[in-house]
Amino acid sequence: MSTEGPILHADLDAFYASVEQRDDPRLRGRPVIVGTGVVLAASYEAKAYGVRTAMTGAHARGLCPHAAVVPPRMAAYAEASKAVFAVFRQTTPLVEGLSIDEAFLDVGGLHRIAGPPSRIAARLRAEVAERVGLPITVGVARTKFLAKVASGVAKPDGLLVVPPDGELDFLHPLPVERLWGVGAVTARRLRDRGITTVGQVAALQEAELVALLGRATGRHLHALAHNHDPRPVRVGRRRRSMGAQRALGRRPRSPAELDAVLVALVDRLARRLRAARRVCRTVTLRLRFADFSRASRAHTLPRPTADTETVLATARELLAAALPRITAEGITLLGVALSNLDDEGAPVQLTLPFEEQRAATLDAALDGVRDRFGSRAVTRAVLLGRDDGPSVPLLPD
DNA sequence: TCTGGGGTCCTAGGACCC
DNA sequence: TCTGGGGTCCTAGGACCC
Repeated sequence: MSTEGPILHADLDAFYASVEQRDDPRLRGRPVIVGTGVVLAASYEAKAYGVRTAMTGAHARGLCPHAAVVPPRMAAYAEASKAVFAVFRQTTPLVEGLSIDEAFLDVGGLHRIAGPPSRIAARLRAEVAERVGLPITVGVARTKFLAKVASGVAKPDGLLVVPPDGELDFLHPLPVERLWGVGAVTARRLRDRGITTVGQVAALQEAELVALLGRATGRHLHALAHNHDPRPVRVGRRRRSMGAQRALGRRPRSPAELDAVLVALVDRLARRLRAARRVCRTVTLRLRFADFSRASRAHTLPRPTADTETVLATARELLAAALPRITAEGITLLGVALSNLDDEGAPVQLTLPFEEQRAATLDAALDGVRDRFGSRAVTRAVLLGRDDGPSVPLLPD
């Protein structure tokens, strides 16, 4: 099947808030804020008052005092997401999910069966509305990047097709913030140089952008501004990490309190890991201090695990090592992330009994010596090892 | 009004290997 | 006598996304 596009980017509008409005008719047409402490989602009626995701609840209520504030219902959102993705996969098997509420669909090769991409997109929107009862915006273009930009421009409850012969006319007048991967830092750096539109970015040399923004971002932006985005839709991407964290406020925390938080986080995470039938090798402790600066401390285990006690012991060691800094700087957030994930049943690396492993490692070490210094050196090295013990450790602890 | 919780990818330096 | 260079893994930090 083709991966040449066209590509649809389908993005549910104000997802959590729309689910709440769907399930409670009294909320329809009204400003709705999901989340009490902090805004997880705001309906478009609330956004009109300046309410934004990630604002504190207090700030949001100040902007929009008559908004309905509802606690999140994650199970309902997960179910709605599942139903929407079923519609996606009925449209085409080439679906790349980006998050709970958006995905790329490669509809290349469907033209003869399903009509032009604009019709496929219109039907997708109608089916999501009919079957799941939620508004969704779809951007259509030759590439993933352009489709994503198009849906952003078309929101809410919209459909926008970027024709192949009108790509740069569409792209160049847009503000740089519309580009995928341009956040606050990059936008400010560009604006400081008087660059506000994609067209102005396109006028710069790649080397200039790299000098201004770093290699990855500079190259990325140069490619996007010139509309070079060869990335295919990737089906079946696996999760690469799994994390849990908890904000702690500003008051001081005793080591015992922190340990209790850590235990709860690890317990929850390890359960999730096992439920997903995955194992991890790296445990990362995430810290945020009173000044909201951040730090992380990681340890990689020799063997993969999904065992709560193993993860907890590792996390505890990392926390203990970080306690001096926590005491000095104060802590406002504690988190744990598990990465280096693999499938539970994945073939485990051959684990030999210690002596065999030692022998195998010794062999490898000696092969290396031979490579570097010739076979005569090996004899001398081994004899040295026998007489005095190895002068450098041949095995990790 | 002090700032959630869940992710992805990139970079850079050091260790280690060949 | 003195010196090389590429590749991978790990850790820490940072930007970005929803």
